[in-house]
Amino acid sequence: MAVTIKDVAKKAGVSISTVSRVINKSKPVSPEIRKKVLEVIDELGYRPNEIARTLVTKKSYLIGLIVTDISNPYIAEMVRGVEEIGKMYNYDVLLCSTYGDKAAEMKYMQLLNRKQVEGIILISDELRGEIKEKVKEIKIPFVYLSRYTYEKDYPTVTINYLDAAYEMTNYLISLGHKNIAYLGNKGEENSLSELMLKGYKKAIKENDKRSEIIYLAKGKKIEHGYNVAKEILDKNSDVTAIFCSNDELAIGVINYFHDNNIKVPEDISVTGCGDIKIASILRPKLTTIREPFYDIGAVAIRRIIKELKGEKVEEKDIILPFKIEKRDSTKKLK
Amino acid sequence: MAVTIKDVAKKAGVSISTVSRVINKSKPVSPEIRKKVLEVIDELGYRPNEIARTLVTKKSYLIGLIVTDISNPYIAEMVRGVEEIGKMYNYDVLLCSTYGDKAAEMKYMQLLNRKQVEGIILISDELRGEIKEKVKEIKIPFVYLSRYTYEKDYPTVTINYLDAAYEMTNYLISLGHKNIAYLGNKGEENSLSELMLKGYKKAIKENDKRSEIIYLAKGKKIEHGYNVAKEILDKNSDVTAIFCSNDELAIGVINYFHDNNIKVPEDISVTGCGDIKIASILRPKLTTIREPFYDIGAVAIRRIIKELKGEKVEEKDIILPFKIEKRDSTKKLK
DNA sequence: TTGAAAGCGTTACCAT
DNA sequence: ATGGTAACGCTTTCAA
Repeated sequence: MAVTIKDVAKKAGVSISTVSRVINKSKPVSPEIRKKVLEVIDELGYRPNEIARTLVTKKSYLIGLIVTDISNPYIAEMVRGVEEIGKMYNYDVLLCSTYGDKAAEMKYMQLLNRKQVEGIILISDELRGEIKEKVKEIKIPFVYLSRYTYEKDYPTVTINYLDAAYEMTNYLISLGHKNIAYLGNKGEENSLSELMLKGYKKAIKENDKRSEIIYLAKGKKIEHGYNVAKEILDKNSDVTAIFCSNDELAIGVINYFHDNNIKVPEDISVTGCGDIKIASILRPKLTTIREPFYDIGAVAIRRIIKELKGEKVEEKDIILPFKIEKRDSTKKLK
Repeated sequence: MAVTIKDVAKKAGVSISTVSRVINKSKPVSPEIRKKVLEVIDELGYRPNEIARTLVTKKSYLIGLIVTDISNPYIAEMVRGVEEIGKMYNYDVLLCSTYGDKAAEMKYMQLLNRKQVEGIILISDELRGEIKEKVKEIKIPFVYLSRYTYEKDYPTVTINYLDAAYEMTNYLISLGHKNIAYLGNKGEENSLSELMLKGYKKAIKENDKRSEIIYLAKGKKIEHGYNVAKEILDKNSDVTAIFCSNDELAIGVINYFHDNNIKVPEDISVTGCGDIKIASILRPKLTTIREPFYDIGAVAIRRIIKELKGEKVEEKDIILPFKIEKRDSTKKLK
């Protein structure tokens, strides 16, 4: 059995109240007694039981973090943001990964609630109605984070994807590309890919020498980009640049080209969105839109902690800046 | 204020003991009362407070997981293993990342202990004496996981790196390579790179037409591989294959070659160790030793849970199988 | 400045 | 089968 506050109190010859006061500095304690208690604590190796503390104070210093998959690099970066900033405020992270299992998402919402977490951050591709209701029901601070869906009814942290796509398309135009294809995802509702499409269209429209070329991949992963690349090439042999709605798609496209002796960027330029870690590891280094994943996580938990402290909290959506990273997968056309 | 067991008891007109019995199925309750209680629970939306439960049962169903960096792909995979298997046994994961801060490691050991976690898994590059002592002091199940250091005094899960290196070297030999270089890390104590070096040497020695060529990188990351690649080439222009002690090093080497117009595998073969996710995404796809990171995490937590249940637990070290993944960064010599 | 005691939300033991 | 109550380890209020 571990050492408790009682053991300390007894050995120090004081009441447990006094011991509590010295460890919490909650009320004045005379120097001698304080010293004595500290000595005993040290001697016994006493460590307060946080569970017992939480029970009375209602503060668990725990933030629930539900994610789809921690091995997804952009999620890992967000998690890092959450964790590092959380730790600065003494908050710890209870991690739950769903790996795409919708039922698990709900299960973890309840579980985290029972574990008395003080706030929940959900990183997933979609914010379902069921979850929204649960959020209302348990009424603890909540932030939703997604790279694929926008959500205006619940607090989130994001970048302006429309502007980003617009800028990226313009960058490609400035490079002299005429036939620029956009590769997005089959549009679910509220998909960010749709939003980016708008930005792309806007840029294309402002430039009457160009016309829209749109492709949709069947998913968001490398393999989906790989699979759709052939089609793009077959149908539009005069495409000189492809703007993909995320890095994974772009990497898939580039890999397909590599495997078929098409050189990037010599033969064709490819860009992505995200700037996940490998984007700058791959050769050619990927030109892409930098999404500040770490900051997104950091700001999300910051918002929760603010709310917990009763501080005034930002309007629902927090928009962070992005940046066009110009690297080696794009080339100026003569 | 949330609904408590008392509220349920009162509304159902029974004692809290009875309510406790129905939610825990710990003792028989008459069907009618049971039904009534269930109804009230549903009506009130009652959810047991796990903190209170933990306080009395001493079971937090929490496993502490201390890692260096979650955005490190191999760690992310281990974490996934830990989490998924943990969840199967109702255990949740409390995540703490140190990002290389040694002091943080110790801080989290204590923190997790105070938070009443039932076991701790530490994934880091080194198991320091200070931590070892703490492990003894808090006496809860503990497993140490590392990809760089071997540790025989504390339970760990690993592969046989010596055998793996031996096999990989032999594979290179079978491909007809004569001058095979080994690229490892500056050997700290108990480094796995040293162990792999032994495997490499063993294979080379068994083959008298070959001699050892050994290089040491200044670190374990891509950049370190990149930086040392030039040196390898300058000093040994007749090297036709490089066996790197981890994938990151191999990727750095390949990137350096790419940037300097040396073709892999046409001009030189490169292999790694780990089989981190990007190893098969990169072009050329990396020939490497597959370390079962997911399984390592899974087995680690399984061991802890076994120990918690008082089941007989494996001898300290658990050795998992590896596999040589033959891909495109190696080529047969004529 | 200190101590006694109530209370946090449960489980589990002891009665009945 | 059910209820009453001590106990888990702590914080906090109330008295002294």
